[in-house]
Amino acid sequence: MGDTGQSVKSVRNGTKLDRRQRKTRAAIYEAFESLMAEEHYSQVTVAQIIDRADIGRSTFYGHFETKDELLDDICQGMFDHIFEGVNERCITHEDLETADLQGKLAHLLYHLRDSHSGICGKLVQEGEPHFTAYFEQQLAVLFDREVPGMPQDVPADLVAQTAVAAFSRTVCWWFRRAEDPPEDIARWYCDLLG
Amino acid sequence: MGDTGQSVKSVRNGTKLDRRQRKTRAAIYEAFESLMAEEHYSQVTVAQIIDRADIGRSTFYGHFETKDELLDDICQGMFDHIFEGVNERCITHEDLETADLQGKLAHLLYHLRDSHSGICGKLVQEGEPHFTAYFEQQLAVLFDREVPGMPQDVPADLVAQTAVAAFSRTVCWWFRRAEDPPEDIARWYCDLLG
DNA sequence: TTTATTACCGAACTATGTGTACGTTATAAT
DNA sequence: ATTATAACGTACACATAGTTCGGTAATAAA
Repeated sequence: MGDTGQSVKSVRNGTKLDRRQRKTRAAIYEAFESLMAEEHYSQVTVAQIIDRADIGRSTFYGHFETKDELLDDICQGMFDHIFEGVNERCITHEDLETADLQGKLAHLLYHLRDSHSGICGKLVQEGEPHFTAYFEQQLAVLFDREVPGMPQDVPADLVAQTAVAAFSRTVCWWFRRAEDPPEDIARWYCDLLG
Repeated sequence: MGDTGQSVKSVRNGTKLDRRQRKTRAAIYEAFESLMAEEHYSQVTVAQIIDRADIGRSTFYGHFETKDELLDDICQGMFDHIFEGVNERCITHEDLETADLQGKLAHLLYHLRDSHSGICGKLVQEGEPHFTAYFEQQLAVLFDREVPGMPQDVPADLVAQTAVAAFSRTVCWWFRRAEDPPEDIARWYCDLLG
């Protein structure tokens, strides 16, 4: 809370970062991701991050107020990138109109598997709240456009919620085996929807 | 870990509890549930429980090693009771054979809503791991017997997982509105399955 | 190259929460 | 009444989070 006059501003203002800041942030990201490869998010401590990134304690807190904020930041960057890709692909394939949901999901699955050293796998299995929130929020947008073809007298948002939850769980199931090609997963999921 | 010689044994051995122990446990349960009505599980501290239950610190740790173990204990008792009821009902309605899943789920929903001051609502919305684990494990058993009628070339356990996740999310959605009668929820969910 | 800025360092400090140790007191079982 | 043991409560050891602040050094701008 107490601003000591050295907190890093211009983080998400268009301003370009000082080279030192970029290096620090990179070190933090890398340390965090390497730690996530070893243990659960909830077990990773700020002390570990600082230690592995080899930065001073106050430096970390100058960049992020909490560990959760760091995750938020990473998730935001990651999902911006991932869903941007999905949406681009969506536009180029405009011709196919319907039933392309499957293709988009497959594309999405590739990104989820390969982004940031695969930390998504850990996070989705832990059911980590920040990650889940971002993930499902983005999914909801995607599903809203695509409208999986099964509306009845059931409330629309319930349909959306369950579709998202089912996909989220499908991804979780997939990461535990981690062998099946994304296309299979996407197809199975779409079959599952009805 | 260190046994100081005063930890309460006979917790889940058939042995009957000392009256003092029963009073202590009751106080802990009540304090915990009342705290859960006010904030999230993750924010409830042992200190708060002790304070509200008006017991000594070491007394709490004599009964439970951690806060999580307390929740485990409560979940176990709760689900034993809830699913016992559901299964009883299952037996008496043996005649209906199929399609009675909906009835059972409605029954289950009544219990979830009314048990233990409705702490299930909080826990399912938080996605609290211990609770979720118990809940979905029990659901999996229920769904395994009932086999929601939609197996294709999709792996069976994926079908089960998504069905459970979708139900779990449906319950979560329900608790946020908390007005619809359980029967509606059960019907919608079954419609959603295909 | 000089200068003003500012990020980084790092140790000490506050704050909160967990879990243990142990001597004393109250209560239940016999 | 005697005995066993649960509860009390203070004090302690420890882990982690987050802050403060003076000194140092890298950086960008002139």
